[in-house]
Amino acid sequence: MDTPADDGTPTRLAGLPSWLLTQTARYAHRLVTDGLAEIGARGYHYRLLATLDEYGPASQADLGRRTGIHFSDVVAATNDLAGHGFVERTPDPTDRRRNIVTITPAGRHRLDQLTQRLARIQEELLAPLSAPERDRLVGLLTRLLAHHRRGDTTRP
Amino acid sequence: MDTPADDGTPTRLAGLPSWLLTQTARYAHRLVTDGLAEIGARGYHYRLLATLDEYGPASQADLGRRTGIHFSDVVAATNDLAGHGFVERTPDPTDRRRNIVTITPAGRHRLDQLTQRLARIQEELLAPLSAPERDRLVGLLTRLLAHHRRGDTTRP
DNA sequence: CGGATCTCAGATACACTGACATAA
DNA sequence: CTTATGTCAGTGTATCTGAGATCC
Repeated sequence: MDTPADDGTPTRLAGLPSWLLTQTARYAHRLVTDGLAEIGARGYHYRLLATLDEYGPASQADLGRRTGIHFSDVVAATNDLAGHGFVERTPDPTDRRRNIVTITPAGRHRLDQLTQRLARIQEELLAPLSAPERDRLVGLLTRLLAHHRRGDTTRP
Repeated sequence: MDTPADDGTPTRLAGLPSWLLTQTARYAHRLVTDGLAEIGARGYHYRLLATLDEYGPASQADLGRRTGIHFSDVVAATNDLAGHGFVERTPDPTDRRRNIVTITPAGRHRLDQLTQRLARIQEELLAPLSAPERDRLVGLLTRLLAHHRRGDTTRP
């Protein structure tokens, strides 16, 4: 272990923004999934619960659009959350194709739990950066994301 | 499509660095895999060829360490590259466990092709950012990555 | 009819795990 | 005996594709 003096990353890779992004995202993803797995949760759960908390009950298609989660995966994640009593799925009386997904009190409690855990994870992720640097990073990523979100026809 | 006025991202997510990182990485990853797939290549191929070009012939274990690719996957990717004649695998006379992997002239040509394609992809990825902003982003990500690389015992 | 919604079954890329034989 | 290497088979996850059923 410890791979000492392993700065053997090829310079062609080290300066490549797409490489830097995917590699840092890999660590971010690992921190998040590990941290959430300890309490039996997934990233999908937080995304869905946070959306339901902020916007109120929604159809699964709406949830997919807001969270960026694919239709198919909203189905499975909602099954999971409903199985734990964190959300309820009821048919929409005005449109019988739709399910209206609603967050329950237990779901709100769960959301608080996830929010706290995620706050600690952000701290770990951004440890080497100062507060203004963190803001700058968030600002740059936000602009990148906004740019690519537009004209993304593949989002459900 | 066009998902008009779809700023329906929950604020809890929109400001979360781990979310911003993984989402932008998702677009970066898509641009890269799509761009490389058009010419029948993968991200692994570029990582391996670039490493071989910069550091010269290496064992598969070394390649795994430098590129961050898992041992098992180095095997498969090397098979792939060798099948196309981009690298050659020869036994190490001084250590008969090892294969020495060497890039071929065809491999160098392939690497140039991939480098060009990736340059165009970076342009697309970073389109909304000015040159100094790109530098700032690269700097911040580099520091994040260096921090998490240390003490990462899971790397092969 | 076109178009939206939900569901399931499967594919893909990437990362990882475990096991094994071989050889240092 | 312990460690490093290469190989293979298989797991897991986030994402996406395609199909079908239902309903507006």
